[in-house]
Order: sequence, then C-alpha cells, then structure tokens
Amino acid sequence: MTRATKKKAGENPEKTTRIQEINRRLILDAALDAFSTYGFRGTTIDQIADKAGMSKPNLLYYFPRKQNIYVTLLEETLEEWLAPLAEIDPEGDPIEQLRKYITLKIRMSESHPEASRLFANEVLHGAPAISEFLSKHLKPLVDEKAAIIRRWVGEGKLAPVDPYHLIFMIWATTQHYADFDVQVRAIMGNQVGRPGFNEQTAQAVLSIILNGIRPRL
Amino acid sequence: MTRATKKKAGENPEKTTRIQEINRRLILDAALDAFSTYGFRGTTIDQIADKAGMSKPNLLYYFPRKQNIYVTLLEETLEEWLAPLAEIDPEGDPIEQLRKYITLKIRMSESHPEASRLFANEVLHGAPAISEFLSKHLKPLVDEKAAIIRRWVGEGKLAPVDPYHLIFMIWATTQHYADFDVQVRAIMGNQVGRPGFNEQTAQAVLSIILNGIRPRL
DNA sequence: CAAAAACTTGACTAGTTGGTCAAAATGCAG
DNA sequence: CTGCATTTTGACCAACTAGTCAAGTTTTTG
Repeated sequence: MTRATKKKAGENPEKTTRIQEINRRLILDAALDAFSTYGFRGTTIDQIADKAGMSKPNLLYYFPRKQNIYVTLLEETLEEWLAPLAEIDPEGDPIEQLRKYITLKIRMSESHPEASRLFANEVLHGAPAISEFLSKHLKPLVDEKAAIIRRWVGEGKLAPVDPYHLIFMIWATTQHYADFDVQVRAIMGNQVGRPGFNEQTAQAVLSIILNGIRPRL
Repeated sequence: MTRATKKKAGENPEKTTRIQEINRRLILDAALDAFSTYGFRGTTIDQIADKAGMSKPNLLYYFPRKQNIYVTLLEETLEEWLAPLAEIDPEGDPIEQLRKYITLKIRMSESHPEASRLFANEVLHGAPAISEFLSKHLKPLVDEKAAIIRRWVGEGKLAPVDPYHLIFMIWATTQHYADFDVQVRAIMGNQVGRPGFNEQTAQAVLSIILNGIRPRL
C-alpha cells in the first residue's frame, strides 16, 4: 500500500452518495447566509458548521478548505445571476425586452438578496476569486447584448444611449435594493416590508429607465 | 500618586500636538486604503501600521482600538459624502438641480472611490457602525429633499416619479463605478482609464436619468 | 450479516492577530 | 541645559481560527 492520502468526500470519482448531496447542500446554504452577511474573512468555519448542524471536522470532510465552499457558492450563484441577461431576444421589441430584463433582475434581488450581497462583496474587494469568470464569461455575454442594444439604437428604436452604461445602470439600480437594504430600510422605514412595496419599486425603476431610453422625436 | 492610567495620545484634553496631527493623518490615510480594499475584518493593524510607516504599538498609542480608526474614518467620510445632496436648491430649476447633483456624485465616485467602497462595505454588512447615522442624519436629509422633489412633480416640473426611488437610483448608479470598478474594467477594458471616459460616463448617466424624469406632455 | 466504505467527531496544533507593557528615545518649556 | 511630557518600540500574551488526526459510528454492499 503506497497510498497514504486521507479519505475525503467524493474521493471516489463520479460518485456522490445521498448523504453527500444532503450535507453539501446544508453546508452551502449555511455558508451563503454567513458569507453574504459577514464576508469571507468575517465568517468562521465553526459558524458555518454550527448553522449547518454538524461538527467542523465533518464540514471539512466535504469541503477541505474554507475557500472551496466560497468558490463553489460563487460559481453556483453566478450562472443563475446571469441567466436573465442571456434571455434578451435580439428579435423582440426593444422596450419590451428591456422591461422584461429589468423586471427579472428586480425579482432576483428580492428573492435572493444574499446571492446579490455575496457577489457584491466579492467584486467590491477586487473579485480575487472570480476575475477569470468576469473576463471569460461575463464580458463576452455583455458584449453580445451591448451589440444588440447598439443596433436598436441605430435603428431608431431607442434613444441614443451607450449600451454598456445602460446595462451598468440596470445592474446598479436593481441590485441596490438587495445590497443596500439596510440603508433603504433606514430611509423608507416600515414601508419596505409592506405588501406592494416591491411592485412600487419595480414600477419606479422601470418608469425612469424606460422613459430615459425611449426614442425621442 | 493615585493616577495609574496609561498615557494615550490626546490624554491632555483640548490639546493636539503637531506630531499627533501628522500621525493621525498618516494612520487614517493608510487605514482608508486598507479598509476600503479588504474590509474591516480583512484588514490587520499591522498592515495599517506598515503602510503608515510606524510600529503597531505606536499606532495603538493614537487609536487604542482598531474599531476607533474605522469609526473615525466613516465619520470623516460621511459628512463629505452627503454634502452634494444638501446643496439641492428648492428654488432652482429641477432638471438643473438634479443635473448638478448627479454630476457632483459622479465626480466624487471618481475622485474618492475608496471612500465609496468603505461606505458600501459597511452598509453591505448591515451598517453596524453607522446605523445611528443613517436614521439620525441621512433619513431627515433625504426626507427633506424628497419633499422638494415631490413638490416639483406636483407642479408638473418633473414626470411623476417616486422621489425616494429616484434618489436611490442616483446613488446606485453613480456609486456603481467606484464600488464595482473591477467589474466595469473587466467589461469595458482599457477604455476605463482613457481620457474622456469619465465625461462619457457622466453623459450617459445624465442622459438616461434626466430624460427619464423630464415632464412628459 | 459481515466486511468494507463512508461518515462523524473530540482533542489537538500551528499560525495569526488585537492588544499590553515597561522601558527607551525624543521633543520641548523654562 | 535640564527635567518633565510626549512619543516610540521590542517583547510578549491571550484569544481565535483554519485545518489535522486518529479513533469511533453508521451506512452500504456483496
């Protein structure tokens, strides 16, 4: 026996057991909560293990490094996060396509604010773990959609507007409600939780942006 | 001698020496750099002391706790950060006033991106150190300006728009370029540093938002 | 149902980090 | 120039935390 390596979950390639599936999920859910609130450095493995209801060594059996959990989470999140952008249809009506996109983005910020904050935190700190993703996946997709928007502008279907800055504005505005939630609450107080607040937000954002880019005569 | 307290900088009330002034500044500058990049937890006292060119105990002579440096920085930054909002003139032309406000905010994000990131990081993590500031200072100011914008809308000088969401949109968009700088660079590449880029950004943001809120017939 | 594989954990280690302390060096008022 | 206050620092400590390990328990499989 020359093998001296320790056994880790998923050692057996291609094989994930039922227990592995359950526990990985428990860990990732707990970690998303913690990382999105306290950041990478601010979160301890013990915290995550506690929240996931298992011992620290057990957690480390599934993810040998803290960094692994973090990166896995980011990867899981990013694809989902980008999906709405990919759905913009070059053949559709420009205003309608952008309305749909903005609406989807707002809904995502409402339903997955932790994901938004996880991502925001990573980018804010220089995106050390995902800089490759940004250049290899995000940039090409944005370039593609920017070209579509530019064409729409050329055809007079949108007011003259830089497509990149338009996309940034949509990102910034929609994610603001997740990332700066505390600030929004401090200012708008009890309104935030109230029924209809989300619709009101979507309405306000859509109104300003869509009117801002509607073709002018 | 019953006094047993240790001596700390500024022990003598009302008296700051020349050396104190210099060193506090050195520390705060170094700390802004570090905190805005790595966050509170991600920054070590040693790092700050190194950057400030002094020993750790010496740094602690001026700021007995890491937290003190952080809070001092935030306080210093926040007032400055809010100043442009306070300048909105209720008697001025609405579109012009908002144009000026947006322009000032963009310029601040360009000239003090670290301050923007420091603040973003704090809010993102639940604003534990400044929740009081948000409710005691920020909210009243925003309420005041929101009332002005609401009046303008009532007078037909602006399209019907929720003033709070408008303010959030301006914040989100302008600060995006500082907070998500890495992402902006990943997508727009070498354009970012180029002369004229900042003007182009300001132009794009102003164009969309101002046209989005211009009164419609 | 027995053996192997997968899973779980208490106890531990090594490295990091916020903060202390006492003594030395420097600055400064008279 | 002298003596007191201010400033500076090397050495140190206690708390925390990522990750290890060996020994046990549970689950799966032939």
